[in-house]
Amino acid sequence: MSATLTDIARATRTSVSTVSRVLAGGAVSKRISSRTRERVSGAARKLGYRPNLLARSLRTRKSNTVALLVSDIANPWFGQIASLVEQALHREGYSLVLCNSGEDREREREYLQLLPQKGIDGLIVVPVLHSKQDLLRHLPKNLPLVILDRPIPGIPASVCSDENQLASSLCETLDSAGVKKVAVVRGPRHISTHRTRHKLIARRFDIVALHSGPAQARTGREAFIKLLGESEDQSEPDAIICTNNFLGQGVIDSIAEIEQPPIIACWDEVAMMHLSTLPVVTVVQDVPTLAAGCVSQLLPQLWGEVVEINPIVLPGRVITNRAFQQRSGGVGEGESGG
Amino acid sequence: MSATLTDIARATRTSVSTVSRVLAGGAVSKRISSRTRERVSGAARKLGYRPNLLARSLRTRKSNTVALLVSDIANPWFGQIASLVEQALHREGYSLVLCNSGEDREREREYLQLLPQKGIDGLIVVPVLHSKQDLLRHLPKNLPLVILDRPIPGIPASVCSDENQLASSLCETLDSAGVKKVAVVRGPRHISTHRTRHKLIARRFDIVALHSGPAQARTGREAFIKLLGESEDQSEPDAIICTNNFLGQGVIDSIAEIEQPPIIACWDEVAMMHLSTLPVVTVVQDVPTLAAGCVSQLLPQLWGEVVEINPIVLPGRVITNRAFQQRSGGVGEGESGG
DNA sequence: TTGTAGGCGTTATCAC
DNA sequence: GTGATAACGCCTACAA
Repeated sequence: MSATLTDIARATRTSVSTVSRVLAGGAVSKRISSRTRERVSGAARKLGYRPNLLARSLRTRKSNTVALLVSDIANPWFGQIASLVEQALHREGYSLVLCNSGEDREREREYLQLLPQKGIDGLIVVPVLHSKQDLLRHLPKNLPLVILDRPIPGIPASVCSDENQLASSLCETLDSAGVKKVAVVRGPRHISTHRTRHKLIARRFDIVALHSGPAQARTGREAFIKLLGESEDQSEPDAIICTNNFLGQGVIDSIAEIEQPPIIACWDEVAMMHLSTLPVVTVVQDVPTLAAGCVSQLLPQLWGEVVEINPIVLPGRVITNRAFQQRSGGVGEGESGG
Repeated sequence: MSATLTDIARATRTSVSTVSRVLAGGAVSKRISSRTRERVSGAARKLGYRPNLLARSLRTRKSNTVALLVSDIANPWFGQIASLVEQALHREGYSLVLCNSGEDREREREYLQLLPQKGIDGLIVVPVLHSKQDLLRHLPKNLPLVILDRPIPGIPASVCSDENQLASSLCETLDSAGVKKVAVVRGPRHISTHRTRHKLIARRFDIVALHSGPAQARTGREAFIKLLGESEDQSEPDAIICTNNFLGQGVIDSIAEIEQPPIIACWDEVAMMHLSTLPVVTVVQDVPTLAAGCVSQLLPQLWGEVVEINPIVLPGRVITNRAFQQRSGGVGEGESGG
């Protein structure tokens, strides 16, 4: 279809080597007489030459491409991350391909196999699989790899938020608002994030109700309905804690009007929470720094530098809305650092 | 690194062609004696053979990969689309790579060049560039192509919402709520969506104020502040119309408490709008059908079928929240079809 | 049923 | 300075 080196060589009565050297640019091209150099690059332009990157990568074993495999691209949180990672890598001359496992182990395995076969130089992954072994099984031994958001024991190149700190901050805020009994709405058992958060909540509060399901708004709505049915006066929760923003959104959506609504607490940004008349408190992660962290851990690996790589673990911060501040008696105005 | 056909051939004392045939599976592999077949596939398994897809694609000129180039992956709308497209293509045996131009013409051009060079079989693009010529300039002549969301004159394979219908539905709803004068908050001039929507609004209402900027919440906030400053009593708008959800979100965010707030109207889903005490009306697109449409237009092209392809243009529907319904006197309860 | 050989478009190593 | 020539790993006629 497109013109090849051979075409240009024929057109200029030179050889593919010469053409290749000219088009390579830089030092190598300087060693070619400026006359033929111009003839060649002229012909290349005229024929609309585009290098075949498959052939090049096959030969050089480099693609200047990094893959980001996320667990759910429909979640705006990952969209933000992806956007930032893309920009950062672009500045370094790499292009990014984004793939989506949809929280499906099997799809993740497929991409884990497929991507290296397609010749990527490095991989950033938000894993659905938990174990180092499961993950690495499908990957070439030396592929530069960074784990994002869901650290895996034994893999040092990873970037995530400090779940302990996030949970503590959130729980402390709830504590000082007088919360004792809570209901928990959590995502699936097989996602470590949700497991961890649930566990950390359990350490601090009396869990009087629990609902779990896919980490989507639907689950939040179901949870609230179920809660209503179950609630007996003596065990009514002071707060409903959700292990991510989708769940929180669902719960908030369902609450029409209650005389004394519980506090809604959750992880990650909730759109327009400060408009809500419900008391809402969230603990948010530092997305830009997470994205930058990924890239900073990946680049040295790509460059073949042998530097020691340690996990990056970032603090988050608590955000409350006005209704919450009023409820909790002015403690933790607006944003309280973590 | 990984084992190759040659390695397996050596290990089994056969030739690469035999190995290739066995591993190809299907009809070709049946023509190999079951004895060598098992020897070969056994060795392949033992050596952990993974076909080099670069080499294969170079040879076969097929990659079973489709690219989706979106204009802003940080926008959840595109995340949803991407997720649905990915699933649909996966069912058909294609894998999807997602790239992000970030609403940047130059980045779009780069990817438009790069992706075909990497050997994709087809491309779905949400273009930042407007003209057919600009777009096709960088693409191989026969690359299967579908335009998503921002149709381009002269390219028949495209899927988008019916902007006229969306605008009409929205305007009619506003009309029957008694809206006469409006303020408009719109995205950048170079994005056709925003241009078109602005134009359609102008036909129906008296625009007393206008603000434009990047299609992000920030712009919505700026707009509201600017509006406050400018507003003189006699020219106060009855509604603020935003040309997408981010802008709308920004405006809503900024409005603390006003005695008689204007109606907020915008395109696309706004999170938790029905919690808001502000009157909000939106017109939303049919995302799943848009995604399915893309795929249905792409597949026949990938299969080399010569079918006539016509643009797919989908209706949207209006959604209002309770505050809006009260304001407009019970007209258009909940969702009114379009 | 199986092997040999050529080529996909590059880059890299020799020679001249 | 420039040109053959050999890979990279795979597929596929064409032979045998």
